[in-house]
Amino acid sequence: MADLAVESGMLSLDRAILLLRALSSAGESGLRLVDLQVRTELPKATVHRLLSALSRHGFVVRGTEDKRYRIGQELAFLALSTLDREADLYVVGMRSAAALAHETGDTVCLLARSGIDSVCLGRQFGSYPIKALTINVGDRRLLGIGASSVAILASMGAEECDRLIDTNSQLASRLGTSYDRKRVRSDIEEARRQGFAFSDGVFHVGVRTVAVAIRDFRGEPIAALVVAAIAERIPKARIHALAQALIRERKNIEKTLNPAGRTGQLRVA
Amino acid sequence: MADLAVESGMLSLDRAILLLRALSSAGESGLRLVDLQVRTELPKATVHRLLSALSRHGFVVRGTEDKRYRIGQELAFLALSTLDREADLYVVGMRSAAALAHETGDTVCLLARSGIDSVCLGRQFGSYPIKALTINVGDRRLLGIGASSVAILASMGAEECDRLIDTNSQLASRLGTSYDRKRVRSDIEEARRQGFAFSDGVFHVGVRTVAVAIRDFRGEPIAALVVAAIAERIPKARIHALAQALIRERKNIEKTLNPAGRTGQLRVA
DNA sequence: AAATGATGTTCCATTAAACGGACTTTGATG
DNA sequence: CATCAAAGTCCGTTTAATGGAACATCATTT
Repeated sequence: MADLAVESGMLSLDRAILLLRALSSAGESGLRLVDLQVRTELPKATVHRLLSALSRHGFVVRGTEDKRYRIGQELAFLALSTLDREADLYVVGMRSAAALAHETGDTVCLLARSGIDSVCLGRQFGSYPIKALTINVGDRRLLGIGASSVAILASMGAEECDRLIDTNSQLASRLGTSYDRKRVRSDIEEARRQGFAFSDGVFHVGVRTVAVAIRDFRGEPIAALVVAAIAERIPKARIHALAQALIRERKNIEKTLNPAGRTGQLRVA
Repeated sequence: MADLAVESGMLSLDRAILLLRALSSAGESGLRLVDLQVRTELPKATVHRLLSALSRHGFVVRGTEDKRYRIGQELAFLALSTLDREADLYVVGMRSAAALAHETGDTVCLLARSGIDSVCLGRQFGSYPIKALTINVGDRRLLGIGASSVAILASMGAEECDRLIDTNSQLASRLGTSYDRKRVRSDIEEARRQGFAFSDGVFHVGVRTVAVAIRDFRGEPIAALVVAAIAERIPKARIHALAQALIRERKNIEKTLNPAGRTGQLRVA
């Protein structure tokens, strides 16, 4: 995680953002000072100082009873205006997600890449009565875990992909969570061959998902669309059809997002 | 605006946030470097340096054609998880807004206080076919302009209220927009007397609004609910009824938001 | 096209401000 | 109430942000 902070200047800001990222991953449950220390590998005093500053502005709040730190509402207040921007990923992607949910009858999520992980931007449910709820809006997953983030890794440059796998497996081991590099790498291989990612029971046994990455005009992955359902709903025979539908919507989104003309050669899925 | 930056340490972070606030107020249209210079009263080089750092993290982006700075999507990604938190202002407040929209047939907005201005968190439309669209989700207004922000000012401590009016009128004059201190003060007086705020044609002629502030357990205003409709829909006779409905919902929200027991004495509206 | 003015970017010596190791306080637990 | 872990504070050191000024770029005018 430390190596996420990049080139030149404004170190304190980089660190503040590092903290915000960590807090965001933790979501509702929040984190203690020590937890942030471990995650960011920053000295205690520094973490504390930064958190105080962030609190002053409402970017971070402390629970009234459990004194854990969480992301504060001010962040959302500043960001609200961007969520509505027509022509932005959120609006365009959610339209596709809705179409897919309607068409397939299953749960469809839109994820965005954000640093070393992916965030769930939104969900749409289809008509099938048993819904697969693998992820909530705002939840973050280290890239590499789950079909959508495998799809994202699979369509980025090899160097960056490797770097991320390294960073994330280190972070995971620091946190005591599992992150099997071999497994991740083979999943990525598979996704590259197929043109889409497939997973079976990664988060919850009995849940299968199919995902494709969405790329910007340079071919770099910025997001993913994923369909999720109970295993019985996604037999071998259906995978291909789902992937086709996803790829179709991916095309729609990329066309809308990338101003005409700039559609540079896209890296092969 | 300069005097918004407060006590002790982490100056660069304070400044970065100052920039984010300014950019957020500008919304879709974005701002140029100079504009930010004027708004924040920071030296050019500093603004530039901070913007570069913020861009690196996706907190700020520059338009591809017009090279204006805007809030980036990363901010929203980090904040997403907070918008869904049951028991947070957004969720609770929007429920009330929906109820009011249904009941009154008019447009109802939920605003939150954020520093020197108020942000529109969300809107709900009633059934009446002519909708008053005075504000969009994410839009910011300097406190003092419009019924909702008058309601907020009216229910805060006199010292803070005065400070804000000063800050905001200075900022407004720096930007060449209008901010009539006398008018604001008399609106506030009126709101204090009545227990709610009323405005007629402030943003758009022919639109009237009624608003109440929502307070935290200490009695400090943190948000506002406002009903808006064309003037004909809100004759003198109806104002009181609307205010009553708003006050009822305010009570609901405050009860839900403030953990039982801590309901300290609320300042009089 | 050259000139003008305004905006954006880079440099670098100065100095304030962030840093973090060590110490103190708080509070939970047996 | 003794113990330990987590949270918070202090303060001398040094690094990293600062901002004035020089430079570059872009748009507009004559």
